[in-house]
Amino acid sequence: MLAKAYRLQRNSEFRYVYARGRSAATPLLSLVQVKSGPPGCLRVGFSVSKKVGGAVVRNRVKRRLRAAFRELLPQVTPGRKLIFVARPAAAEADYDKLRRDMRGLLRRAKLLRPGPQ
RNA sequence: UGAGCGGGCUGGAUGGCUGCGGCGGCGUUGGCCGACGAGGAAAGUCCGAGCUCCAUAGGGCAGGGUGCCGGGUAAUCCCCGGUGGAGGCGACUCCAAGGAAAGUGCAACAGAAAGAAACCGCGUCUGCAGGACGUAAGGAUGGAAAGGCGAGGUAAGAGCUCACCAGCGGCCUGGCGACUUGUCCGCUAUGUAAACCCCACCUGGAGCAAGAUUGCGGGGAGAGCGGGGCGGCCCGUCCCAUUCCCCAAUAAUCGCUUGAGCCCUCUGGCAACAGGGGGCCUAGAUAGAUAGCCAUUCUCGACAGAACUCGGCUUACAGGCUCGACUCACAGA
RNA sequence: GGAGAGAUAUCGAAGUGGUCAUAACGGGCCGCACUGGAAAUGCGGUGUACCCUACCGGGUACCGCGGGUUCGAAUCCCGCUCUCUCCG
Repeated sequence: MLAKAYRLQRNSEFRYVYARGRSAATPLLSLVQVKSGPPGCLRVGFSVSKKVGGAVVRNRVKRRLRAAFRELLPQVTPGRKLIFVARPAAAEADYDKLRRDMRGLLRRAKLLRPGPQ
């Protein structure tokens, strides 16, 4: 999991990112991101709608996404607010697939700095 | 041995590293340690309550709900025990099961006629291509045709009379009661109340996004015999008048978890349940906590995630365990 | 989390106990007419599944799904499924 400091906390923050952000997508996920806040600050949120599945499925997807992001966190450029939106196919995907897609999206957004794997 | 019936329980396990949530303790900016951390349905939101605000929630009407009887409960449309009906060889299961003799409506098509019926037929009279009267035994229609069947009776017929049977009402017997027994008396009334309705009982409205407190901001009305609240109407009643009303996806804190609670046991009761004694504290988030990786193991894991809290109902569910002085069939003693 | 509304043909919809869905009415689509060609207009047709039939054609079922009440249900009652709206 992620510490609270790294999470988007308010509905208003989510709305800000959706309004101002730029998006990219894979079949499993889409990423909306915007440059915001002080340089060292990094905030991320996860959105899983009812189209993905029931409460149990949505909780599982969200937990996997948070775990994957925690693994990638040291490599991510700070100074951004990010939202990962799960698409319906994410319900069937395992942890490795979700992490691979997340890494790909971050690289396309040029937010992944080279570092130790 | 096989096939069933009715309950009850369970819903992968163990360990390591890295993490999450609130709580407690220690530190006192950042941390460290500790125990705890989703369900039997957490679901649907179908009932009933607590709680909060609207008046300390009051009367009438309307509207809504319930509907065999008795009991249980904080309460219920729930539960238990009985009555009646339906199904099953049986254990047992299922049933919105008051009133159609208070009144009204509806019953398409067909049929003469759908409730106090005359089309054909049958009989009598008239004296005739027909008409009048009587008649519900027969035909035909329909889901349903005026209780069934036999005998007497008659012009022909008819509960008109009688026997048996069926139903309804009364009386008697038993039962707190639903209801029931009867060799008694009277009657023959169509169906529909998940049509209006009648009867009995219950029912004010909204919902934790309720609501309370604190703080920031915006807009409007203003000397009004009126305005506002009690979201159907009337009554009744309360509040306001130098303040009142409205808007805001503005924020924080509270509401927020100890409760008709759970476990064991005794007593009363057929039971639901009640009472006494002892023990226990068991999520409380607010973009919303259980995850990631690894190892071992088994029968390879169903439906599924708390959001104010309880009691029920309904629906979903892989498999496993268990109880019964439960049933049937076959075989043996 | 809470409160409410709806589901009828390809689409929008009417029908609220019979005869009666001729699935009305409107849009769309197809064909014909008009035109040099089109638009507009007019006329006709147009649901799905199963069954019968050599052909023409005909029958039955389907009003989101499953039960119930009733002689009879798209309509009344109960239980599900899905969709949409509102409440800070």
